[in-house]
Amino acid sequence: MNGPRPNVSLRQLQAFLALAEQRSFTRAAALSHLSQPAFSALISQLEGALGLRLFDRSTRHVEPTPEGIEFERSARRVLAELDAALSGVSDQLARRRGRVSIALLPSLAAGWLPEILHDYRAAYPGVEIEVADVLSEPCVDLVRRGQADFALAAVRADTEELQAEPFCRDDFHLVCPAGHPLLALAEVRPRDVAAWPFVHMARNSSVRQYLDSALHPLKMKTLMEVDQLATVMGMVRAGLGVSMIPALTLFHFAQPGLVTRRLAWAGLERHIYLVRRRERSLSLAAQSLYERVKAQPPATSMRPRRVRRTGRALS
Amino acid sequence: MNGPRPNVSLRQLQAFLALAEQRSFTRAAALSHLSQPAFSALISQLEGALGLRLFDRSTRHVEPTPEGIEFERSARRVLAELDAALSGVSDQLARRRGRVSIALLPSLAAGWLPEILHDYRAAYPGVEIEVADVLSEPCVDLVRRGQADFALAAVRADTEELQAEPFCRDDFHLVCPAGHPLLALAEVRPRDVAAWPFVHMARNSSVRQYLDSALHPLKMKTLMEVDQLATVMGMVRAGLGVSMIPALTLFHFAQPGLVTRRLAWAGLERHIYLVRRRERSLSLAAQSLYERVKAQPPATSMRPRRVRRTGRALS
DNA sequence: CGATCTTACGGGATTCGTAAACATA
DNA sequence: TATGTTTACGAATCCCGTAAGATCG
Repeated sequence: MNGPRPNVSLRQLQAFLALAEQRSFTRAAALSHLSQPAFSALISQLEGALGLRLFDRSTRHVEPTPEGIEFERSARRVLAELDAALSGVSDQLARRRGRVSIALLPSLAAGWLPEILHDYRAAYPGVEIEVADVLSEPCVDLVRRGQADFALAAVRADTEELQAEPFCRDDFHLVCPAGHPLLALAEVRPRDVAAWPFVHMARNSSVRQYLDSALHPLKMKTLMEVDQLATVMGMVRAGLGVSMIPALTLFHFAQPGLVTRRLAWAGLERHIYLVRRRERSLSLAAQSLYERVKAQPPATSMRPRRVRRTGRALS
Repeated sequence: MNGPRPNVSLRQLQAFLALAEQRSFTRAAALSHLSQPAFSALISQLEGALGLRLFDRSTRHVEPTPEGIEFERSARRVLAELDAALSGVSDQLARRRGRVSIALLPSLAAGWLPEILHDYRAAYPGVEIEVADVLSEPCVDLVRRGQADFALAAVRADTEELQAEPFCRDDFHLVCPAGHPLLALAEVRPRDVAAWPFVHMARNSSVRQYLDSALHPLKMKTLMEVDQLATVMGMVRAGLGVSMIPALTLFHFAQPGLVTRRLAWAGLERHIYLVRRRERSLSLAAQSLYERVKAQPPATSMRPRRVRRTGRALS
């Protein structure tokens, strides 16, 4: 029924509102940082575009017409939405708002991530954080499906759509009950461990996969397979067997009656990768966390990580 | 905290949405009736203004960043509000929407206005109509206070802020019970009427004011003063007295047992004016009614106005 | 090599500010 | 007459389209 959408501009709307408030071309032009004739032209253009007189004006008086009064509400809403959009962008730029989703191995999630997130949240309290503490395969899947921004996993998931870069290395430790004969050896070799009942992780765990490939021809005395490292700890502490676990999981085994010992066997080292989608930029919030993660990999030394005592709960 | 409001334009937002939908600069540029480089520049400007990359793009793939996805919602809201504003203007221009408030004498409101409004509403069914059927003084007050767009009143309210132009004239009629001696006279003169008990309207009514000034030196035999013409009718029909009423109110007296007779006395004529505010444009809806009102003043002849029988109720 | 986005650049339209004209209380 | 809006006009700016360059599949 009506013609093509009139070509109004935001500057015209801003000029309109300024005039509606000031009721004076001169004052409104000054507030708009425009010469008065230029300002007058904006109003004129707007009226022309709408096909509607918006102000009754004489040299002495400026006043909105009934349609002008109604249009003022509309214009205000338009500019309010624009402001909301711009401040939304501004919030995201300042990381006052946003969302980041990280997928990572349970060991990293429990032992290393909290301190990272503590600092991150202190810096950007408005950002929503989602943590998926799952095994390597699900980690990579989450990234592939776009449900996690990036992941820390023990597989080199370098495909067409995924990019993986080395993040850290994780050496293995022997864990056995205090007083176990293995601890008496000057050097523990694979064949020494193979002589004792061994508590394994499930085959889909990265710990197990690394162990299997590193010890390949060697036949282990598998006592059982469990899913949780905490269960491994319990079994070993009860004297049922021994196990080998990565350094990053040592916190599970800081228990009375347990002893751990670093194993410097060639090739027995878990590699953890930082995985993200190729050709796909991270959200600003994710970018910030990504950089912090990259800058603070877990300590690889033997001493336990410093634990922040002043920290508050994250959620 | 953040710098000056970024200078984004509506064209940039439209280009952004086109690209977000099409995911191709070439297609989006074509839909926007722009050359591809010009379109590319718009996107580039928008990203520059926001300080934010909105699309991940290679020569083969265009995809919004996380921030781009979020900004799409915002941009859509901005343009939706703009569309609402523009279609609101369009509705008002087409009189599909709007509001008009008319103040006018009760006699005009009952006898003449309905037919006008019937046609008006048939033409512009979306316009809200408000009718204030009050005496002349309140009519003018409503216009002065901006609560009515214009008025039909019996006072020439030509002031600094109000403009009054003649609308119609209204001659007076004698009304008396059938068989009354006055009806036997060949010509009824003022002194003849003054001999009989007279039913007056209240002093603040225009009918009374016109009568008083036209008959000035003459002493009437005032029987009573009432506020409503219907009451005058009842009193006269009951034989309590006679009265004189303007032609526009004759419909009140089309009752069995009553006779009316036109009086052609010099100076006895009610003038009705069309009153509006000076220097203040009417709303489009009001303008349309104003023009119809002006074009169809009440019939001044003696015959009753044609009554539309096919009309439906107005509200 | 073909399709697609970006950069470079000249021409044209838009918009600005100054100055003069116009209108109203 | 003084204040304030509109009109006139030259100059600077912005924006568009064509053409060449760069990049990825």
